[in-house]
Amino acid sequence: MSKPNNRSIESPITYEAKWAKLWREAKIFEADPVKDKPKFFICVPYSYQNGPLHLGHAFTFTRGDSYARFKRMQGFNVLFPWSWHWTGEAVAGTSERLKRGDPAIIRLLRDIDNVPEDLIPRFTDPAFICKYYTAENRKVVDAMGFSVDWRREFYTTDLHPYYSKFIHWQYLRLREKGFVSKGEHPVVWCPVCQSATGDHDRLVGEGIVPEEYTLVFFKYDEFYLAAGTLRPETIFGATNVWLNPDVEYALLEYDNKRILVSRRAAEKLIEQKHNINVVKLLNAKELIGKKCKAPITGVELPILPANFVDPNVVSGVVYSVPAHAPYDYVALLELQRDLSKSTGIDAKLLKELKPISIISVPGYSEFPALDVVKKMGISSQEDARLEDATKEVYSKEFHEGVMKDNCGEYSGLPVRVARDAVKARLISTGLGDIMYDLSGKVVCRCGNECLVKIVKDQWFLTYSDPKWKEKVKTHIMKMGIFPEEARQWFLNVVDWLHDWACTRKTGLGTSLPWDSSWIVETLSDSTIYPALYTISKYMNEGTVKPEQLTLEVLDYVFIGIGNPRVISKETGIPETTLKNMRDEFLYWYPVDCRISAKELVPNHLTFYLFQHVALFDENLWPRCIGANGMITVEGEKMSKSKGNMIPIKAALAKYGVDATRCTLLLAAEDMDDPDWRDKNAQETRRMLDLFLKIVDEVLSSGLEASENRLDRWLISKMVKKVKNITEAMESLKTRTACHEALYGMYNDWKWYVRRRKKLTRSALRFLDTWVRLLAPFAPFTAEEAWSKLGNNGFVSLAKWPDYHPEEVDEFAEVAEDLLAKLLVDVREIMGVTERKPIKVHVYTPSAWKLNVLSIMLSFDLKEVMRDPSTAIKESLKMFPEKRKDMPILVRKIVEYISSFPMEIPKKVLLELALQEKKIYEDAKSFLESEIGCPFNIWMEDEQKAYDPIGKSKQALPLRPGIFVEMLP
RNA sequence: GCCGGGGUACCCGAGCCUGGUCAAGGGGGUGGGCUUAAGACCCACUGGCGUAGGCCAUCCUGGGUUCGAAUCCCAGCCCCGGCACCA
Repeated sequence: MSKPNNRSIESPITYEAKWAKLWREAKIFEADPVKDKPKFFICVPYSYQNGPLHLGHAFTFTRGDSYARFKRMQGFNVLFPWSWHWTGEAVAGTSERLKRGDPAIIRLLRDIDNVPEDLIPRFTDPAFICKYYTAENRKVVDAMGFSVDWRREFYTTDLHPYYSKFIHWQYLRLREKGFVSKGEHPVVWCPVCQSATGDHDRLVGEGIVPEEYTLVFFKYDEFYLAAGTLRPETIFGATNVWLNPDVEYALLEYDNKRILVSRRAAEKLIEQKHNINVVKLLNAKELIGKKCKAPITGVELPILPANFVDPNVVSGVVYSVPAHAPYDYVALLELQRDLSKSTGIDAKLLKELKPISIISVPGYSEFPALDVVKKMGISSQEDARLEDATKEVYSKEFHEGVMKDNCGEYSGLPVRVARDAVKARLISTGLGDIMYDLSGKVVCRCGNECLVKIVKDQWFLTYSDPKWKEKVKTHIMKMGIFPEEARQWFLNVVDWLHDWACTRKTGLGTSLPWDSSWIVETLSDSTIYPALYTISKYMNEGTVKPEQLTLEVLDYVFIGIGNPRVISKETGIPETTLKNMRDEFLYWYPVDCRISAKELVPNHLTFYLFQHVALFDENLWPRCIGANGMITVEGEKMSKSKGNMIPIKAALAKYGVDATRCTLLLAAEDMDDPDWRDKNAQETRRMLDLFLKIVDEVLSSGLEASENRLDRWLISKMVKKVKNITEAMESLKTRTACHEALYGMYNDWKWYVRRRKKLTRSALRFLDTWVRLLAPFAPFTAEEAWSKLGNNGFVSLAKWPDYHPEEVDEFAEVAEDLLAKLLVDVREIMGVTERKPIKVHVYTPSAWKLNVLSIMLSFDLKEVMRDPSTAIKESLKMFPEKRKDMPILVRKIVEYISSFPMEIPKKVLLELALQEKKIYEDAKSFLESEIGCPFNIWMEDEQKAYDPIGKSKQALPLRPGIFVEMLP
């Protein structure tokens, strides 16, 4: 794909820019309240301004815009606003990397994102980055033909004159209502950057989250060995404590006691606990061979050496449960095998160490660790397969294990229950604690290794609040959600959601109103901003100054509390303006539809619901959400690192806007992931060009005055398409809708012109409807066609076609089907015989067969299929002389007739059968030109019928007999 | 692990809820038409067999329900996505 010009948007389709300009000049997408006109407020999530918009954005946006255009044509006053998300830490990260001269980031900006070389130095300012991309992307959005009311545009963060006012109001009100609380939580943390390290900020360790371990304190002398474990219930099976003899340990002052952990663990704990001091460093060798006392059981255990103990994992101290932990079992075996290694250890004691079985698991012996180690043939603690062995035992024991009789008050409990109970007891008696650690190595983008930090004084949105959840769930059950599968997903997310840390220390954003050392986190500042669109034009136009947007003003506009006269006096905003703002908010709200990628279901979209439910009256809660898939390119996930990221601009430059829009829409609907393929885009381009060519051809060809069944066929097919497309759009099935509007209509058109060389006015009517049906998907091409067809104004504002059921003509439709079927049959005969036809004879059935059809249509065809005897008897009453042929005939007819679509009325089928001969006769010249030889149409029992091999007898109603005369 | 979505022909994909209209539609390929030629466009074919419109096979695998199953039920195999402080 060619590199796009960075300065302007260029499309190979010249009329696109023309129409974009005309729309802009006519301001047709600027939406203001119109009394008594139904409104439709649709929006898409604003995009983060850290790069050029790409096809992934374009997919969601195009769905949104097509729906907006559809609703506008249906007569709604449609508001489709736009804005930009600047909140977040990523842009700041880019700036930092640039400041450090990171060559990768320079390459990315210059080569992937096409930032002009001279501007790159200015990217050290995060605000500049956002400003730059906003300007670039606005051009792209405009070029895409999105029908946006730009008067309402804004961006986020306190760099913006009024957005932060809105966020302050929102958070003060949320806090008053008790939806914000203070607490602490563990995060993956980079000690160098002094900030949380999210998945996107990591070089290594994507997906790794803080894991909660239990520290178990073993008393030794005046301090405790703090062993870390995921399985505190195994304390009953402890035989010894492991230390790594080659590792440095640290003695810590900790909660009025002293504990021993690895030196590395001490560094970690400092980020997690208050008042920790390192008293001194210790060599593990000093402790090897000594004894310590286990908590709860009070048993004396030896301290033994083990090199599998990793000082980087949890506390660097491990207690040994050889019966149930493969690592421990193998380490013990090794020690016992090679006593020389264990200098300073009482050999007798070592030999006497035996696994203690404390958990029974179905399918295993009393020592599951031993079973698994034997099965896998592991003999060294360096063996990597110990990981798998551990996983197996862990999982089996957790799900199916039961504590044995030797576990005190926990005996008989399932492992999963005992685990929490033992943990709680350890902590409450001061003989244990919680420590967080990472299950794998995480390296920050800055190159430093991360650890777990407990962030204190963190602010949370209390999404775990059961009452709040309940209200949200009730609303989810009532609102529109497309596709339907997404509804259950939303319900699950609400169930699963817990409190959300809504503040950050770094990056761009809006300060927390009551504590400016925090900023509101990026997902948390973007939940109810659609409300801001309803009044942002007042500020953008200067009617209301940003500083006039006080809490009282916002309370009045959004909640309806306060006296506008008083507020007007206090703020200087004219009272009528205040009232207009309030009215405008109430006019547009609630949001009728929000369209987004499905990745936002478990976060943004759910938060969006929570916050609306918390802040607004029920009648202002969102009415509908549409979730869609995420794009792939030629079957591969799109990403900058893969180098297959396609900016919208590049696609437009190659295929033009409408082809890009339609290719996206045609790629998928519902939550399926669309796949962008160059081949498809080229094909769509061809189709759109062909459409305009068809318009030109129709306009330049003379029209015939007299219309016939074929014209009724065309209109019938057309109105059915109108119905299908309208219904598809109403449930956001944009793929079906676009496909039918483009290819479905085209296929009907092809048959029509194939059948009729001279066009009639119906062709014009068909085109008129076709253009309207295409307008939401390919608006530029539609405008171009619309003006070619001699219309004034814009098809964008034209009326969406109505469904006229009275114009459905089943007779005409099936009549054409009969002709098509006849052609298929004749061709099949030709194909089999592989000879050239010289004449085709078609035989329609004789009258008595039609009578039988008529009798059968008085029965339920399904019944006749199952048991034809009644229908046969009934038919024999009328034609007793056909006793021999009747059973077969009835079966054949019912089989064939029931292959017609169910919705065709029986009356129509009968009428068709009666007129069958005429249908073929009328189409004789068409049939002859298709097959390339003369046709004769006979009736079965016609005297003069030419029927050398008796094919006329095969004639059934709606299925003629055929004899193809061929060259020998 | 938990939750969600899937497996359809050479490729992409519809159909499944509500069983019979059915294996849509598009791409690619093959043949033909149009054309000085190319492209565009139009037509046919594109699982197998067949010298008469037919027969057989097929919708991840294996069972079942039914007159009838891509569709409903059961079991299994495989793939993809989300899982939180990240936009």
